[in-house]
Amino acid sequence: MHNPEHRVQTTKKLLRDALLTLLNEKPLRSITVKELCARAKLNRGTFYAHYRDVYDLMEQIEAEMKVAFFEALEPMISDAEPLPPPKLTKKVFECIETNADLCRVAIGPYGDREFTRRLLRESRERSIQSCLDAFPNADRWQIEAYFTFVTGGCYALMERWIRREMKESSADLANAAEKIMEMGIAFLQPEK
Amino acid sequence: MHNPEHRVQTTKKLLRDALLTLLNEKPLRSITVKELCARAKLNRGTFYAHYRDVYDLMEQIEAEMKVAFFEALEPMISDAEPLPPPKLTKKVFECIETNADLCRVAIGPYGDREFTRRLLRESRERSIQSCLDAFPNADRWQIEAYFTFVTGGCYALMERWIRREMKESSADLANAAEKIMEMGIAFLQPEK
DNA sequence: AAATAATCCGACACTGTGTTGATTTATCAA
DNA sequence: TTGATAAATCAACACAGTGTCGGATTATTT
Repeated sequence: MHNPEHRVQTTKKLLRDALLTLLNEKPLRSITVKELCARAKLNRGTFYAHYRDVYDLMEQIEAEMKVAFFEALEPMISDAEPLPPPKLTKKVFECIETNADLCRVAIGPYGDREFTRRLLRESRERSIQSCLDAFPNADRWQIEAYFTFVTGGCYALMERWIRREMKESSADLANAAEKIMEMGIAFLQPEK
Repeated sequence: MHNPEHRVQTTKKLLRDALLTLLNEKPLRSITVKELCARAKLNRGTFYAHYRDVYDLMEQIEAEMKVAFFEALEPMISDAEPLPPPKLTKKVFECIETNADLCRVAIGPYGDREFTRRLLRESRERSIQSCLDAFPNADRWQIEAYFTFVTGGCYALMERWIRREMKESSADLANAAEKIMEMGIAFLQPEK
């Protein structure tokens, strides 16, 4: 029943865990392979049998998280009919809410910058496209500027939300984001 | 008239420039002191006379940039009339324009993610504070949400601008940012 | 021209790297 | 249980870069 692969998975997990605990004590740049193996109680040569260096190990950890995240997000964006932006905002914030732990890592200090950037880019381009379809005569530069601004704003809102332990509901956040997108500074006027 | 300090400033500048050019080729973590000094045509011992390691040098570069950044902003923030925040954006985008090389590195693939994040955070908190001072009765949550969104949006706009070789003037960008902040989606209506 | 201080230079011990070959240990299948 | 297979161990290696000397050289100021 057991597979020889099981053994290497065990040592990989040891290395992963050792790295994650070390990351609570010092930045990645000052973690050595030697130290990591001492913590994991593994031979240094064993490390090199699986990874090139500590950054390689870190990248693989991130890659695993990425897969899990996209798996969670996939059912939302692969719907037959593209969601209108307001709906999409709600869905995205809901998705963040249900995958809170993953997002916390992705956004954290050692998260992959390219990962969040790609997500952002995809939502931005999608919004730009649907807006261009709806208003073919509009100024392209303006549209691009607007959605660049707006998706960046949503991201910032989302990051703050996650950082602050998600006290509010995802609907609250989506609501605020939509209103700001729609009316700008007037969002702050009480008589809404 | 000349003072001995002039000499050390020259070598520091050589090291700064060498690091910035190297950052266009590889991430900070794989830049060695040896390589850096070869690029700067300086003796390795000279480097250690001024910095602890490459990260120390990078931190000092970032610190200088931060000082310059907020120096440019300070007169606007400390003005009697802190609002509307859009006034700030002109100064910010001008500051980016004059420090284009630094910004390009900071935002590029090998830039320090935490650096831009810290800058962003500080501008956000300052804006929130000055707005709270101006309108003590306003809803704190709404203000925080609005400025989080808006600073994130400006950052996204700025990043796109830099990525696209800064074809537009800083005034154009600041204008667009201001309008979006002020009126939201109405920014897209042609009859302005 | 003399004094001062920054830079250069060679050398040093040291730490971690990445790889090797031989050995031991764990896992699985017969 | 035993034998085959693959993974982990271990010691050893050359090698890169580090950080720090003391002393020579160079540039700047007075």
